[in-house]
Amino acid sequence: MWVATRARRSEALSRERIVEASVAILDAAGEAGLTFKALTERLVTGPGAIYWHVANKDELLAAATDAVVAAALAVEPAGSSAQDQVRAVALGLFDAIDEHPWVAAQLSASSWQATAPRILESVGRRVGALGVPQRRWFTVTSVLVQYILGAAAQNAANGRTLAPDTDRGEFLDAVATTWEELDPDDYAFTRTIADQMREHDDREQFLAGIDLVLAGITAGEA
Amino acid sequence: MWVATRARRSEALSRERIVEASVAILDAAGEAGLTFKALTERLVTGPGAIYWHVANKDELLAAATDAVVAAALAVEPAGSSAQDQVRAVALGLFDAIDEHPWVAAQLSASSWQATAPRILESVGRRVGALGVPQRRWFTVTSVLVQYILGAAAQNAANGRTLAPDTDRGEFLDAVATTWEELDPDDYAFTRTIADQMREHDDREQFLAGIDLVLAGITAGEA
DNA sequence: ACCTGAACACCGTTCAAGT
DNA sequence: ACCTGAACACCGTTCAAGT
Repeated sequence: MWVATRARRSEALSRERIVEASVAILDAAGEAGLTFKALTERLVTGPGAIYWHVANKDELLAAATDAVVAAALAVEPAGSSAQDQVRAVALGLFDAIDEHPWVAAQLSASSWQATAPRILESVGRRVGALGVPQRRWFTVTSVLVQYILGAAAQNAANGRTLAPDTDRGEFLDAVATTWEELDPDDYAFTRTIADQMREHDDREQFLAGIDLVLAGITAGEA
Repeated sequence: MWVATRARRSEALSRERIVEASVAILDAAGEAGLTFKALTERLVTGPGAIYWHVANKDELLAAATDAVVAAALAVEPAGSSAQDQVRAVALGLFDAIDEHPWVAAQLSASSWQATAPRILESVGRRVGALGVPQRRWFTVTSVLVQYILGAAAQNAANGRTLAPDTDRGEFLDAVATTWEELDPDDYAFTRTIADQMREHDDREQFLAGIDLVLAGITAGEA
C-alpha cells in the first residue's frame, strides 16, 4: 500500500515520462491532439512542470520522433546478405512510420537534424557491405534514405487521410474511380494506372522501390 | 481617378486572390506565419470575408500547395529523350519545393490527394515513353514520385533549418564537424561520410538519385 | 531543484448584422 | 451574394509563488 501507492499514483516527472506520454497521445490523437492540456491531464500536473523538463513543444515533438526512430532501428535486422539487411532496415522504418504516422511530418521538419545520423548509420553500414566504393557512400546512402523516408511519409499520409473505420478496399476503389473520371485529355496516364492502384499493396510496392534502387546501385551507374 | 482607384484599392476578393496572398505569406514567413490576421491585413478585410470563399485553413494550405505544384508542372520540360524529360520534371518539382519549402510538409499531408494526379500524370507519361511495360507503370511511377518528393522534402527541411543569413558552407561544415565528433563505436559509418557531406551539392545529389532509379528501371529488375 | 496554476497574448472559427 | 468585425473557445508559454 505504501511504496506501491506512491509509485503507481505519480512516478516523479521526468523527460522520459513526458516523451512517453507524448508518443501515446500522438498515436491516439495525432499531431493536433498533442496539447499541453492533454499532456498535463495525462501526467496530472500543470504546464509549468512540463516546461521545467522541456524547452517547448517543438523540442517535445523532436524527442518523440527520435524515440520512435531509435526503437525501430534498435531491432537487429535478420537476413544474411547486405541486400536483405537493407530491405529489413528499410521495412523497419516503413512500419514504424506507418504505426506512428505523425513521425512522417516531423522527419521532414527541423527535428531531422538530430535523428539523421541514426538513420544514415544504420542504412550506410549495409551500403558499405554492398560493395559500393567508398567515394559513393554518401550519395548512395542519401538516396536510399530519401527514398525510404519519402515513401514512408506518403504512405503514412495516405493512412491518416482515412477515417479510422473505413475499409481499405473501398477507399482505394473510391480513389481509383476518381482517377478514372478525370479529363482524358489532361490525365490519360493516370486513368490508365487507376486499376493498378486499386489492387496494389503498399508494403510490396515499397519493397519494389527498394529493389529498384538496389538494382540501380548494382548496375553501377550514377 | 475613378475606376482606377477602385481597381487599385481593393480588387474584389476572390478565392484566387486569397490563395495568391497565402502563397506570398507562406514564402515570406513560413507555415507559422500564415494566420488569418496576416491574411486579413494583407487583403484589407475581416476573417469572415475569407471564410466566405474558403472552408478553413487546411483547405487554404491545400489550395496554395496545388497552385505551386501546378505552376511547376506547367513548364514544358526541355530534353528529347524520355530520361532527360524525367530529369527535367523531377528537377522542376525539386526547385519549386526548394523555393516554397512549406510545400514539402503539405505534400505529405492530406492535401496530397488533390495534387497527386497532377504529379503522377506528368512523371508517368515519361515512364511510358521510357519503354516500361504497362503492367509496371504504376509501381515504377510511384517509386519515382516518392523519391522525388521525399528528396525534395528533406532538402527543403534542411534549408528551413538554416537562419536566412547563414553561409551554406559554414553550415555544412558545422554539421560535418558534429558528425565527426559522434561516438566512433556507434557511428563509424556516419563519421566516414562526414567529409563527403561537407562538399556535396544538393541538386547534383538529387539528380544522382534520379539516375540511380532510372538505372534500376533500365536494368529491368523488380 | 522541482512543481503549481493563474495569467497573457494569440489563434482559428462563428455569426448576427450590414450592404 | 458578399462582406464586417466583435465574440468564443482554445492554445503555447510565462512567471510569481510555493515546497
